[in-house]
Amino acid sequence: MSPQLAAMTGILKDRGIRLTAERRAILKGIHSCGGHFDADTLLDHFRRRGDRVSRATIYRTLGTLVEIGLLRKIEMGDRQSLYEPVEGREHHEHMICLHCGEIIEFVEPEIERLQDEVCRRSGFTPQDHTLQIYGICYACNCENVAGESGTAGAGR
Amino acid sequence: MSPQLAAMTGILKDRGIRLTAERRAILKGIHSCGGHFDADTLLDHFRRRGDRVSRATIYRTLGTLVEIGLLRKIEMGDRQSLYEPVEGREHHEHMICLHCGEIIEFVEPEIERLQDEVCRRSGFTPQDHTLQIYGICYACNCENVAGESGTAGAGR
DNA sequence: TCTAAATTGAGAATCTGTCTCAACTGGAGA
DNA sequence: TCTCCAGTTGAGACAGATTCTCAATTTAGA
Repeated sequence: MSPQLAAMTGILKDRGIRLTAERRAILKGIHSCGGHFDADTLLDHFRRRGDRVSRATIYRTLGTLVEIGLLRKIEMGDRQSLYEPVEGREHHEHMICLHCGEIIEFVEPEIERLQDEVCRRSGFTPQDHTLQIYGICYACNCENVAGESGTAGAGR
Repeated sequence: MSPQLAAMTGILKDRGIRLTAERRAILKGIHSCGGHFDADTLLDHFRRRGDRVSRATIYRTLGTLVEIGLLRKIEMGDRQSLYEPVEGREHHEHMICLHCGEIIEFVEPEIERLQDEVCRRSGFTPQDHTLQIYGICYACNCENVAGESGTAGAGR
Protein backbone atom coordinates (compact mmCIF):
# COMPACT_ATOMS: atom_id res chain seq x y z
CA MET A 1 0.00 0.00 0.00
CA SER A 2 1.41 3.38 -0.97
CA PRO A 3 2.10 5.86 1.82
CA GLN A 4 -0.54 8.23 0.44
CA LEU A 5 -3.11 5.48 0.40
CA ALA A 6 -2.15 4.54 3.94
CA ALA A 7 -2.49 8.16 5.02
CA MET A 8 -5.94 8.38 3.44
CA THR A 9 -7.20 5.22 5.09
CA GLY A 10 -5.76 6.49 8.36
CA ILE A 11 -7.76 9.68 8.03
CA LEU A 12 -10.94 7.71 7.37
CA LYS A 13 -10.34 5.62 10.48
CA ASP A 14 -9.66 8.72 12.58
CA ARG A 15 -12.97 10.14 11.47
CA GLY A 16 -14.78 6.96 12.40
CA ILE A 17 -15.63 6.25 8.78
CA ARG A 18 -15.71 2.52 8.10
CA LEU A 19 -13.11 1.10 5.80
CA THR A 20 -15.24 -1.03 3.50
CA ALA A 21 -13.89 -2.96 0.54
CA GLU A 22 -15.61 -0.47 -1.77
CA ARG A 23 -14.00 2.52 -0.12
CA ARG A 24 -10.59 0.91 -0.30
CA ALA A 25 -11.15 0.24 -3.99
CA ILE A 26 -12.21 3.85 -4.58
CA LEU A 27 -9.18 5.24 -2.77
CA LYS A 28 -6.94 2.99 -4.83
CA GLY A 29 -8.81 3.96 -7.99
CA ILE A 30 -8.34 7.65 -7.26
CA HIS A 31 -4.62 7.19 -7.02
CA SER A 32 -4.36 5.14 -10.18
CA CYS A 33 -6.34 7.84 -12.02
CA GLY A 34 -3.64 10.34 -11.14
CA GLY A 35 -4.79 13.94 -11.51
CA HIS A 36 -8.34 14.95 -12.32
CA PHE A 37 -11.13 12.47 -12.83
CA ASP A 38 -14.90 12.29 -12.83
CA ALA A 39 -17.31 9.82 -11.28
CA ASP A 40 -17.93 8.09 -14.58
CA THR A 41 -14.24 7.54 -15.28
CA LEU A 42 -13.94 5.86 -11.92
CA LEU A 43 -17.00 3.73 -12.62
CA ASP A 44 -15.49 2.61 -15.94
CA HIS A 45 -12.19 1.92 -14.22
CA PHE A 46 -13.93 -0.54 -11.90
CA ARG A 47 -16.01 -2.11 -14.65
CA ARG A 48 -12.92 -2.81 -16.73
CA ARG A 49 -11.15 -4.38 -13.77
CA GLY A 50 -14.16 -6.48 -12.92
CA ASP A 51 -14.52 -4.83 -9.50
CA ARG A 52 -18.10 -4.11 -8.68
CA VAL A 53 -18.73 -0.76 -7.04
CA SER A 54 -22.11 0.77 -7.71
CA ARG A 55 -22.67 4.21 -9.09
CA ALA A 56 -24.42 5.27 -5.90
CA THR A 57 -21.50 4.20 -3.77
CA ILE A 58 -19.04 6.05 -5.96
CA TYR A 59 -20.99 9.28 -5.74
CA ARG A 60 -21.55 8.84 -2.02
CA THR A 61 -17.91 8.11 -1.33
CA LEU A 62 -16.61 10.96 -3.48
CA GLY A 63 -18.95 13.24 -1.56
CA THR A 64 -17.60 11.96 1.74
CA LEU A 65 -14.01 12.41 0.63
CA VAL A 66 -14.72 15.98 -0.42
CA GLU A 67 -16.40 16.60 2.92
CA ILE A 68 -13.41 15.44 4.93
CA GLY A 69 -11.03 17.37 2.72
CA LEU A 70 -9.27 14.54 0.89
CA LEU A 71 -10.70 15.52 -2.48
CA ARG A 72 -11.59 18.79 -4.12
CA LYS A 73 -14.60 19.02 -6.40
CA ILE A 74 -14.31 21.16 -9.51
CA GLU A 75 -17.50 22.18 -11.25
CA MET A 76 -16.71 22.26 -14.94
CA GLY A 77 -19.73 24.08 -16.26
CA ASP A 78 -20.49 21.32 -18.74
CA ARG A 79 -22.60 19.93 -15.89
CA GLN A 80 -20.07 17.32 -14.98
CA SER A 81 -17.95 17.57 -11.86
CA LEU A 82 -14.30 16.68 -11.70
CA TYR A 83 -12.46 15.64 -8.58
CA GLU A 84 -8.81 15.92 -7.67
CA PRO A 85 -6.88 14.68 -4.65
CA VAL A 86 -5.92 17.46 -2.26
CA GLU A 87 -3.04 15.68 -0.46
CA GLY A 88 -1.49 18.82 0.94
CA ARG A 89 -1.22 20.58 -2.39
CA GLU A 90 -1.53 24.32 -2.61
CA HIS A 91 -4.87 25.82 -3.61
CA HIS A 92 -4.75 26.30 -7.36
CA GLU A 93 -6.92 27.24 -10.29
CA HIS A 94 -7.34 25.70 -13.73
CA MET A 95 -6.78 26.49 -17.36
CA ILE A 96 -8.85 24.18 -19.55
CA CYS A 97 -7.97 23.55 -23.16
CA LEU A 98 -11.07 23.63 -25.35
CA HIS A 99 -9.23 21.66 -28.00
CA CYS A 100 -7.70 18.66 -26.22
CA GLY A 101 -9.37 18.89 -22.81
CA GLU A 102 -6.06 19.20 -21.00
CA ILE A 103 -6.36 20.75 -17.56
CA ILE A 104 -3.45 22.90 -16.47
CA GLU A 105 -3.12 23.98 -12.87
CA PHE A 106 -1.74 27.30 -11.82
CA VAL A 107 -1.14 29.14 -8.58
CA GLU A 108 -1.35 32.93 -8.38
CA PRO A 109 -1.49 34.16 -4.80
CA GLU A 110 -1.93 37.74 -5.93
CA ILE A 111 -5.26 36.85 -7.54
CA GLU A 112 -6.38 35.25 -4.29
CA ARG A 113 -5.36 38.35 -2.39
CA LEU A 114 -7.27 40.63 -4.75
CA GLN A 115 -10.35 38.47 -4.39
CA ASP A 116 -10.18 38.79 -0.63
CA GLU A 117 -9.86 42.52 -1.00
CA VAL A 118 -12.90 42.72 -3.27
CA CYS A 119 -14.88 40.70 -0.74
CA ARG A 120 -13.77 42.87 2.14
CA ARG A 121 -14.85 45.99 0.24
CA SER A 122 -18.35 44.53 -0.24
CA GLY A 123 -18.72 43.04 3.22
CA PHE A 124 -18.90 39.63 1.60
CA THR A 125 -17.53 36.66 3.56
CA PRO A 126 -15.92 34.31 1.04
CA GLN A 127 -16.04 30.57 1.67
CA ASP A 128 -14.95 29.11 -1.61
CA HIS A 129 -14.21 30.20 -5.13
CA THR A 130 -13.61 28.83 -8.59
CA LEU A 131 -11.56 30.37 -11.35
CA GLN A 132 -11.38 28.63 -14.68
CA ILE A 133 -9.75 29.96 -17.81
CA TYR A 134 -10.90 28.37 -21.04
CA GLY A 135 -8.78 28.56 -24.16
CA ILE A 136 -6.16 26.76 -26.21
CA CYS A 137 -3.12 25.19 -24.57
CA TYR A 138 0.45 25.53 -25.74
CA ALA A 139 0.60 22.11 -27.40
CA CYS A 140 -2.61 22.69 -29.35
CA ASN A 141 -1.44 26.15 -30.33
CA CYS A 142 1.76 24.69 -31.81
CA GLU A 143 -0.12 21.90 -33.51
CA ASN A 144 -2.50 24.36 -35.08
CA VAL A 145 0.27 26.55 -36.37
CA ALA A 146 1.83 23.46 -37.91
CA GLY A 147 -1.34 21.73 -39.12
CA GLU A 148 -3.63 24.75 -39.61
CA SER A 149 -6.57 22.61 -40.65
CA GLY A 150 -9.18 25.23 -39.86
CA THR A 151 -11.40 25.69 -36.84
CA ALA A 152 -10.40 24.07 -33.62
CA GLY A 153 -13.87 22.68 -32.89
CA ALA A 154 -14.43 21.53 -29.29
CA GLY A 155 -17.69 23.18 -28.25
CA ARG A 156 -18.45 25.64 -25.47
CA MET B 1 -39.57 48.95 -29.14
CA SER B 2 -36.66 49.97 -26.93
CA PRO B 3 -33.41 50.95 -28.60
CA GLN B 4 -31.64 47.93 -27.03
CA LEU B 5 -34.28 45.60 -28.36
CA ALA B 6 -34.00 47.23 -31.78
CA ALA B 7 -30.23 46.81 -31.66
CA MET B 8 -30.59 43.15 -30.76
CA THR B 9 -33.04 42.40 -33.54
CA GLY B 10 -30.74 44.28 -35.91
CA ILE B 11 -27.87 42.01 -34.93
CA LEU B 12 -30.00 38.92 -35.54
CA LYS B 13 -30.93 40.20 -39.00
CA ASP B 14 -27.31 40.99 -39.83
CA ARG B 15 -26.37 37.44 -38.93
CA GLY B 16 -29.07 36.02 -41.16
CA ILE B 17 -30.97 34.66 -38.18
CA ARG B 18 -34.70 34.72 -38.78
CA LEU B 19 -36.78 37.02 -36.64
CA THR B 20 -39.58 34.74 -35.54
CA ALA B 21 -42.35 35.73 -33.15
CA GLU B 22 -40.81 33.44 -30.53
CA ARG B 23 -37.38 35.06 -30.80
CA ARG B 24 -38.90 38.50 -30.52
CA ALA B 25 -40.76 37.39 -27.41
CA ILE B 26 -37.59 35.96 -25.92
CA LEU B 27 -35.62 39.13 -26.57
CA LYS B 28 -38.39 41.15 -24.95
CA GLY B 29 -38.54 38.70 -22.05
CA ILE B 30 -34.82 38.97 -21.46
CA HIS B 31 -35.12 42.70 -21.10
CA SER B 32 -38.06 42.56 -18.78
CA CYS B 33 -36.19 40.07 -16.58
CA GLY B 34 -33.49 42.67 -16.02
CA GLY B 35 -30.26 41.15 -14.71
CA HIS B 36 -29.63 37.46 -14.32
CA PHE B 37 -32.19 34.84 -15.24
CA ASP B 38 -32.41 31.18 -16.06
CA ALA B 39 -34.28 29.30 -18.75
CA ASP B 40 -37.03 28.28 -16.37
CA THR B 41 -37.69 31.82 -15.18
CA LEU B 42 -38.15 32.84 -18.78
CA LEU B 43 -40.47 29.91 -19.39
CA ASP B 44 -42.58 30.93 -16.37
CA HIS B 45 -42.61 34.52 -17.57
CA PHE B 46 -44.18 33.41 -20.86
CA ARG B 47 -46.62 31.04 -19.21
CA ARG B 48 -47.89 33.77 -16.90
CA ARG B 49 -48.35 36.16 -19.80
CA GLY B 50 -50.13 33.54 -21.85
CA ASP B 51 -47.45 33.62 -24.55
CA ARG B 52 -46.57 30.17 -25.78
CA VAL B 53 -42.90 29.54 -26.33
CA SER B 54 -41.76 25.98 -25.86
CA ARG B 55 -38.98 24.93 -23.56
CA ALA B 56 -36.94 23.64 -26.50
CA THR B 57 -37.18 26.96 -28.30
CA ILE B 58 -36.11 28.86 -25.22
CA TYR B 59 -33.03 26.71 -24.76
CA ARG B 60 -32.23 26.86 -28.46
CA THR B 61 -32.62 30.60 -28.65
CA LEU B 62 -30.63 31.28 -25.50
CA GLY B 63 -27.87 29.13 -26.98
CA THR B 64 -27.97 31.12 -30.19
CA LEU B 65 -27.85 34.43 -28.35
CA VAL B 66 -24.84 33.29 -26.35
CA GLU B 67 -23.17 32.17 -29.57
CA ILE B 68 -23.54 35.55 -31.23
CA GLY B 69 -22.44 37.35 -28.10
CA LEU B 70 -25.69 38.98 -26.98
CA LEU B 71 -25.90 36.91 -23.81
CA ARG B 72 -23.37 35.55 -21.41
CA LYS B 73 -23.92 32.16 -19.82
CA ILE B 74 -22.93 31.70 -16.19
CA GLU B 75 -22.54 28.15 -14.96
CA MET B 76 -23.63 28.11 -11.35
CA GLY B 77 -22.21 24.81 -10.26
CA ASP B 78 -25.57 23.61 -9.01
CA ARG B 79 -26.01 22.41 -12.59
CA GLN B 80 -28.29 25.22 -13.57
CA SER B 81 -27.13 27.91 -15.93
CA LEU B 82 -27.87 31.59 -15.59
CA TYR B 83 -27.82 34.06 -18.44
CA GLU B 84 -27.22 37.80 -18.48
CA PRO B 85 -27.39 40.33 -21.31
CA VAL B 86 -23.99 41.56 -22.46
CA GLU B 87 -25.12 44.83 -24.09
CA GLY B 88 -21.74 46.53 -23.95
CA ARG B 89 -21.32 46.13 -20.21
CA GLU B 90 -17.87 45.68 -18.77
CA HIS B 91 -16.71 42.13 -18.21
CA HIS B 92 -17.38 41.31 -14.58
CA GLU B 93 -17.29 38.42 -12.15
CA HIS B 94 -19.75 37.23 -9.53
CA MET B 95 -20.02 36.81 -5.79
CA ILE B 96 -22.82 34.41 -4.95
CA CYS B 97 -24.43 34.34 -1.53
CA LEU B 98 -24.95 30.80 -0.32
CA HIS B 99 -27.58 32.03 2.11
CA CYS B 100 -29.98 34.15 0.04
CA GLY B 101 -28.81 33.42 -3.49
CA GLU B 102 -28.04 37.08 -4.22
CA ILE B 103 -25.59 37.57 -7.07
CA ILE B 104 -23.24 40.51 -6.73
CA GLU B 105 -21.20 41.64 -9.70
CA PHE B 106 -17.73 43.04 -9.40
CA VAL B 107 -15.05 44.34 -11.72
CA GLU B 108 -11.38 43.94 -10.89
CA PRO B 109 -9.17 44.70 -13.89
CA GLU B 110 -6.06 43.73 -11.99
CA ILE B 111 -7.32 40.16 -11.66
CA GLU B 112 -7.95 40.07 -15.39
CA ARG B 113 -4.46 41.36 -16.03
CA LEU B 114 -2.91 38.72 -13.77
CA GLN B 115 -4.85 36.02 -15.54
CA ASP B 116 -3.54 37.18 -18.88
CA GLU B 117 -0.04 37.13 -17.47
CA VAL B 118 -0.45 33.58 -16.16
CA CYS B 119 -1.69 32.51 -19.58
CA ARG B 120 1.16 34.21 -21.37
CA ARG B 121 3.65 32.44 -19.12
CA SER B 122 2.14 29.04 -20.02
CA GLY B 123 1.66 29.73 -23.72
CA PHE B 124 -2.07 29.35 -23.16
CA THR B 125 -4.40 31.40 -25.36
CA PRO B 126 -7.35 32.43 -23.19
CA GLN B 127 -10.77 32.74 -24.79
CA ASP B 128 -13.06 32.97 -21.82
CA HIS B 129 -12.98 32.66 -18.08
CA THR B 130 -15.24 32.42 -15.10
CA LEU B 131 -14.55 33.52 -11.56
CA GLN B 132 -17.17 32.92 -8.94
CA ILE B 133 -16.77 33.58 -5.24
CA TYR B 134 -19.19 31.75 -2.97
CA GLY B 135 -19.88 32.96 0.52
CA ILE B 136 -22.21 35.08 2.63
CA CYS B 137 -23.29 38.55 1.51
CA TYR B 138 -23.30 41.66 3.64
CA ALA B 139 -27.05 41.61 4.30
CA CYS B 140 -27.03 37.98 5.41
CA ASN B 141 -23.97 38.60 7.56
CA CYS B 142 -25.82 41.39 9.38
CA GLU B 143 -28.96 39.35 9.70
CA ASN B 144 -27.00 36.49 11.20
CA VAL B 145 -25.29 38.71 13.73
CA ALA B 146 -28.75 39.96 14.72
CA GLY B 147 -30.63 36.65 14.60
CA GLU B 148 -27.75 34.25 15.28
CA SER B 149 -29.92 31.19 14.93
CA GLY B 150 -27.03 28.84 14.25
CA THR B 151 -25.72 27.55 10.95
CA ALA B 152 -26.63 29.42 7.84
CA GLY B 153 -27.56 26.26 5.96
CA ALA B 154 -27.54 26.50 2.16
CA GLY B 155 -25.31 23.63 1.11
CA ARG B 156 -22.11 23.58 -0.92
C1' DT C 1 -47.83 34.22 -54.11
C1' DC C 2 -44.51 30.30 -54.00
C1' DT C 3 -41.11 27.66 -52.13
C1' DA C 4 -37.06 26.09 -49.87
C1' DA C 5 -34.97 26.24 -45.78
C1' DA C 6 -35.15 27.54 -41.13
C1' DT C 7 -37.70 27.16 -37.04
C1' DT C 8 -41.01 25.42 -33.80
C1' DG C 9 -43.58 22.35 -30.35
C1' DA C 10 -44.40 18.26 -27.82
C1' DG C 11 -42.64 14.97 -25.68
C1' DA C 12 -39.14 11.36 -25.63
C1' DA C 13 -34.42 10.82 -24.54
C1' DT C 14 -30.16 11.80 -22.20
C1' DC C 15 -27.06 12.89 -18.73
C1' DT C 16 -25.50 13.71 -14.02
C1' DG C 17 -26.52 12.91 -9.77
C1' DT C 18 -29.61 11.59 -5.60
C1' DC C 19 -32.84 8.76 -3.07
C1' DT C 20 -35.02 4.49 -1.29
C1' DC C 21 -34.96 0.43 1.04
C1' DA C 22 -33.93 -4.27 1.76
C1' DA C 23 -29.74 -6.90 2.30
C1' DC C 24 -25.16 -6.95 3.89
C1' DT C 25 -20.96 -6.13 6.79
C1' DG C 26 -17.21 -3.90 9.64
C1' DG C 27 -15.66 -3.77 13.92
C1' DA C 28 -16.61 -2.99 18.95
C1' DG C 29 -17.87 -5.52 22.86
C1' DA C 30 -18.99 -10.11 24.99
C1' DT D 1 -14.31 -16.30 17.93
C1' DC D 2 -19.16 -14.90 18.08
C1' DT D 3 -22.93 -11.43 18.14
C1' DC D 4 -25.04 -7.55 17.03
C1' DC D 5 -26.31 -3.30 15.02
C1' DA D 6 -25.35 1.08 13.04
C1' DG D 7 -23.29 2.26 9.03
C1' DT D 8 -22.92 0.89 4.18
C1' DT D 9 -24.07 -1.04 -0.15
C1' DG D 10 -26.53 -2.18 -4.70
C1' DA D 11 -30.15 -1.87 -7.90
C1' DG D 12 -32.99 0.69 -9.80
C1' DA D 13 -36.41 4.36 -9.39
C1' DC D 14 -36.40 9.17 -9.43
C1' DA D 15 -35.19 14.11 -10.32
C1' DG D 16 -33.86 18.27 -12.72
C1' DA D 17 -31.74 20.54 -16.51
C1' DT D 18 -30.98 20.25 -21.07
C1' DT D 19 -30.96 18.22 -25.78
C1' DC D 20 -32.91 15.56 -29.49
C1' DT D 21 -36.42 14.03 -32.94
C1' DC D 22 -39.42 14.84 -36.45
C1' DA D 23 -43.65 16.32 -38.39
C1' DA D 24 -45.91 20.72 -38.89
C1' DT D 25 -45.39 25.51 -39.41
C1' DT D 26 -43.35 29.91 -40.69
C1' DT D 27 -40.09 33.23 -42.57
C1' DA D 28 -38.21 35.79 -46.17
C1' DG D 29 -36.31 35.98 -50.68
C1' DA D 30 -37.54 35.21 -55.61
